Amino acid sequence: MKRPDQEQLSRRERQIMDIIYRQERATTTEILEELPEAPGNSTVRSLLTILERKGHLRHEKSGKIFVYYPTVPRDAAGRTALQKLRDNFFDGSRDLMVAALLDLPPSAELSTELDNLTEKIERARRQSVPDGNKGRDDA
Amino acid sequence: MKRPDQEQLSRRERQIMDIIYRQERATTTEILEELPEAPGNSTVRSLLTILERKGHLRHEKSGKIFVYYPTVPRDAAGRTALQKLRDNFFDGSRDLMVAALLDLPPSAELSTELDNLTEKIERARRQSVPDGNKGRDDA
DNA sequence: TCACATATGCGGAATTTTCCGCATTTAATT
DNA sequence: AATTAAATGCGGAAAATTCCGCATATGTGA
Repeated sequence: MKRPDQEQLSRRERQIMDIIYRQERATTTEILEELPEAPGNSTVRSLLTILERKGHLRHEKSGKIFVYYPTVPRDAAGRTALQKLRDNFFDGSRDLMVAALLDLPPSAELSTELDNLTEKIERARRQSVPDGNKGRDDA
Repeated sequence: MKRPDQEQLSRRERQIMDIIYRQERATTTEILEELPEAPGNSTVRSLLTILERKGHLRHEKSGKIFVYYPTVPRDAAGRTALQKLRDNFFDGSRDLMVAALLDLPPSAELSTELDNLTEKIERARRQSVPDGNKGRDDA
């Protein structure tokens, strides 16, 4: 089993992986349409083949066309990306990162969402203070 | 004014930018030490010069050595990266993203952090419940 | 079934990235 | 001031990426 190394992706490869993760799965044509400064059709297929050989993608046939999907599932990849972002831009602090996240324009989100979030935090709080003896506790 | 286009970075360029954002500023030697499969010293300097020409970096002299720093400040770059991650892996939902974030191993974080977080959410809630209208209020 | 339209496989060329050696400059040290 | 150690500037070669055209395969509809 190969372990796809995100760090090694070339520019085009990365652009393609981004598209595929955004859509979960995609065909050559779909990718072609999403690619910035789109190259020719053959070019995209070349890249896809390369990505498959390197172990980043797989494909299955749907009729006579190929549908590509990532070998590393979306949530796992997202987790990894999250950690990297945290380490690079937020000094490894979840807190700083969440704060920045909440400062982003809310796009089309509802207050319900924030309620769910509060709940989530409740749970996280209980969970991350398991024995209370590690390190120091604040009052 | 050039606007550095993150999407265009080559692999090495990206690796270097990552290091510089992680450290805020860095010298040739520091970068050399952090780079995976480190190349020669001249190579790193070449890349740095290129990044500077492309408008991603600037440098200033400290003694006789150059110290490089990003033209786009860390928080702005972090914000952009955050959005991209959100769109690619979390269907554009802040909620999903924060949830995933809170599921990450807590490393060395304290409950204080979660308290601050709760506060932050309070504020976010007030701000992002614009009844039925656009969520945009500017000063 | 046969022709047609569309998708894939292949091989190699153009471009970009990646890399380094050597000459020159700089600043501290003796 | 001369010496020296270490940093920068430059030019170009090696390697990887990026790209595409043409040939072949595949599924569809008449």
